[in-house]
Amino acid sequence: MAEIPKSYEPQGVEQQWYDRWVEAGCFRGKVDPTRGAFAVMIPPPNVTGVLHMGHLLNNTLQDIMVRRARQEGKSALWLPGTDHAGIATQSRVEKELKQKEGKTRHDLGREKFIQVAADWRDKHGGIILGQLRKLGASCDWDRTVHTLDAGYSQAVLQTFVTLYERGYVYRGKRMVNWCPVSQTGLSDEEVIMKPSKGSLYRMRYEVAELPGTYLEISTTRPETIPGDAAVAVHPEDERYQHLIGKHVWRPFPRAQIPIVGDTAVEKAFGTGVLKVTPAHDRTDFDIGKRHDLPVLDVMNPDGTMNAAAGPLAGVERFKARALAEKLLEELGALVKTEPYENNVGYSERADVPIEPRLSEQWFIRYPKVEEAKRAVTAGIIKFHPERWTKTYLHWLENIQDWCVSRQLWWGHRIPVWYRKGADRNDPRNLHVSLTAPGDAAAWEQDPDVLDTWASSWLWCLATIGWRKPGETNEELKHWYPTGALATGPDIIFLWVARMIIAGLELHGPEKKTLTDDEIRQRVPFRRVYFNGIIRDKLGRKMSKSLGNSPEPLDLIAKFGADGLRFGLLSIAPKGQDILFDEDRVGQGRNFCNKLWNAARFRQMSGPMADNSTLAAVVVRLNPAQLDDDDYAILQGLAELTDGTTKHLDEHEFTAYAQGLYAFFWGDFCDWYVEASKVRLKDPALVGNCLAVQDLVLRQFLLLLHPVAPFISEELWHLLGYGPEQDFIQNHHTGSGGDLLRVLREHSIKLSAAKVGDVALLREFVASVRGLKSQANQATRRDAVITVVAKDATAKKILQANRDKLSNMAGLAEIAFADDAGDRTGVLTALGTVMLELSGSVDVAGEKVRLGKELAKLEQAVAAGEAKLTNEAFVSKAPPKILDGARKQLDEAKAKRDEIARMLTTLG
RNA sequence: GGUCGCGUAGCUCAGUUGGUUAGAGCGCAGCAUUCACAUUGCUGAAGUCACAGGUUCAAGUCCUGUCGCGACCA
Repeated sequence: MAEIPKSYEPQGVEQQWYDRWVEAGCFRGKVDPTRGAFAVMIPPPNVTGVLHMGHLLNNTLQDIMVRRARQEGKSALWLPGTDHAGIATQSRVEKELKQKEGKTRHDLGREKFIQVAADWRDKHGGIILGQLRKLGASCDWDRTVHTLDAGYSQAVLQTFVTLYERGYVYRGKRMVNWCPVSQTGLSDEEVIMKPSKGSLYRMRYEVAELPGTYLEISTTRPETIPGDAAVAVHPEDERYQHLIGKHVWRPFPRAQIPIVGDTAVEKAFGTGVLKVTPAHDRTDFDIGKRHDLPVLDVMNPDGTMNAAAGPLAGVERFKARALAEKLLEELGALVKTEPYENNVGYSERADVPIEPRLSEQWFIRYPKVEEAKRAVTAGIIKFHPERWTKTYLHWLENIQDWCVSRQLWWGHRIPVWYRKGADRNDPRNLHVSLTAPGDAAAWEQDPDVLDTWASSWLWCLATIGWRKPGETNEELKHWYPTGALATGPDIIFLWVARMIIAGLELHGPEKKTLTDDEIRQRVPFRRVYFNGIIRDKLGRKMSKSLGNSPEPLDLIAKFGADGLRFGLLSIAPKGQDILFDEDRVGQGRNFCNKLWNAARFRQMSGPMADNSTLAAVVVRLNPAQLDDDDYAILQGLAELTDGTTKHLDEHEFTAYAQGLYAFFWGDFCDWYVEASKVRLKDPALVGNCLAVQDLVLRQFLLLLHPVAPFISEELWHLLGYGPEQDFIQNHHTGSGGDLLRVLREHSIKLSAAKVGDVALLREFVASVRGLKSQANQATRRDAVITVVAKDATAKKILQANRDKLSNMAGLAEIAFADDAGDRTGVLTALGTVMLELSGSVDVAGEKVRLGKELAKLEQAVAAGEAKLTNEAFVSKAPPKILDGARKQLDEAKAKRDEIARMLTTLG
């Protein structure tokens, strides 16, 4: 057996075990129908991405779930992978191309550019997967999937074709969110609304039919004036009703445009008159359709104004706004400009305001929306925390068709060909298929690619071999639906909801509607855990530009992977955002070190004995030698075992970590191990005592393993719980009941009473220590106390544990007396304790302390008396509470009297 | 504007069907280093549970309202 070093050094341990696990195939998911299946699909990180703080937490949670499943004997799979991140990757590659060669993608041409991008991905992509290994992620790396892999791509394109055939995919000229930087359309979900400070311009347009009469109009976007096709008022607005049907003069380019009446106009907003720009605003587009207005596009795809913009032509959109203001002023059409704050949509990737823009795009009308709601409302899929179901349902209730075309080259090219020179609105001129039409020369393929989410929404299906509806394979049968999904609530619409819809529509044969049973078979996962967003100490989101994010790999180096994992868990309140504080994460590292040293102490306390199985350890226990502490710690161990199961089952990860921490540090190290030091010096008792320690450590390592895989594996072997070629993941934790049963079979019966006695002893020791500390005797080992025991039982407990108490409190002697006389001391549940002083008492200080305590007790007595003289309470409260209250009052009275006596003694 | 969440010790948070004197970690103060661990141990101080009403024998916990903060949706 190797000797354990003084402090835990994670680096070597982690690397060594990770390599051995991989080598032994510990993470390999094996289809085994005889065992329960549990699969987790990693939320695929962006292939260009690197590990950030959010990944640490999210992947730690997944690892915990998967490692726990392995320990439970399940056939577990954690499948890793990346997505191709269309916009992010393409813009990155384009940028590099520009910098290095001064070229654009158009200089290279589509094919060459895609090759360059793929090379770039192969060289620089997927760094994050390597980084996850450092965290201890137990992914089945052999199964790593990328959304542009051949098989996966086939599934993506097949889905498009299938949904087209089923009538859910259509092409249309619609208003989309246009990003002028990326020069592509975006889905609504990729647009972030931000409050922005701008101006509200109030203008006046002259009514053509009534010279000298003006209409005042408010707008935030005067640069779109050239695109105005009308002005609109509410048809019931008495101020303007009479003008409907007349015209106003548009200032530039000067032209007459009609005044229309439309209920979409908000009477209360601004002047109640709206300028209608059908080509550049969604509402306006709809108004335009209703009134048959022309669509005047005045902007180029790159955000500059086009020739139709008249005097603004060629000017960038925001400069055009300023220019428009100036023109209005010159024309005398500007009434006033006032500061105004409104919500403006920004492109998620490029972080510039998006431009509503009319263009030809492919859309998906979501199938199985009702079933998607049902899946969650009926509890077939459970959200943790549950409150996110509301957000999810709200989105589904207001669901909008999904624009899936992206004007990019990097991604899955839309599998649609158009007959050259033919009318594209006629379906006969479309070829929607995985393969090009036979007479290829007569056709041209749609140049666009699909939204990246239109590939990752198949993640739970296509990663394990799904290729088309109705077809299945062994792995799908075994692992689908997956056990759980862990992700952030920020992608509940982008990803979670869409995955659910994809599963419902695509896993299995075509069906118009689904029963609950069918829903159960088709959903991609059974549980979704939404982890909080990690923010900095001040509550700000972590971002590159703020530079407020620590480097995850540095943190792993500093605290060890286990320490970091444990620390993260203990600060991550469920579903709430997390304020990251390095000092607090340090707790995790400290905890690992504590565990390490407890194991080291065990090793130093006596020779190791047979630890090879639970039964072997239990056999070493001597029931006749077990004392109250042994009973209490074993009872606590059984409770911890059940608590751990409960917390993990309910995704209460913080409670899980805190439970481990409190038991191991508080109950085991601070009390049990300390208290057992007396017995460890007794050759007759040491064997039994070490067997208890071995039992506790063994079970504890099993419980800890999911969150701290490295140190638990290392100690498992160092303490001889398993042979070298075996791994801790192969061992069941069992339940608390299992543990108690094994002990019972060895004639050991635990009881709650013994645990209660230990609690009294602990309080007693703490009180004596406090007494000594107050008298500046904290470090003395030869203190003498006199105890006036509360009753015979209390005296018996104290006498039975004399040696232990002396050792724990640093006492040379415990004397008993029947009466405190005129001396002062401290009250405990077992009696009054007095310290024999060599020095003098700080009378003033004591008076203050006792005075405070007396006040508190008097309050408690008053409250208790009030309660018990209250007829309603006495007649209505349950007996248990009533008894408790009486007992409490008696105790408070006794304490009060004792404290009062001591105070009198002090004079 | 709508929805959801949060407000408990200096800080970050627990507090699970309402029930005995509200807890933890960090921080702070004091003491301790031939003792497995200073990544440690012991002790201590510190709370009108945001505010106001209500229900109840009993409210940090349930209800209503107010204020403050945050997120999402419009």
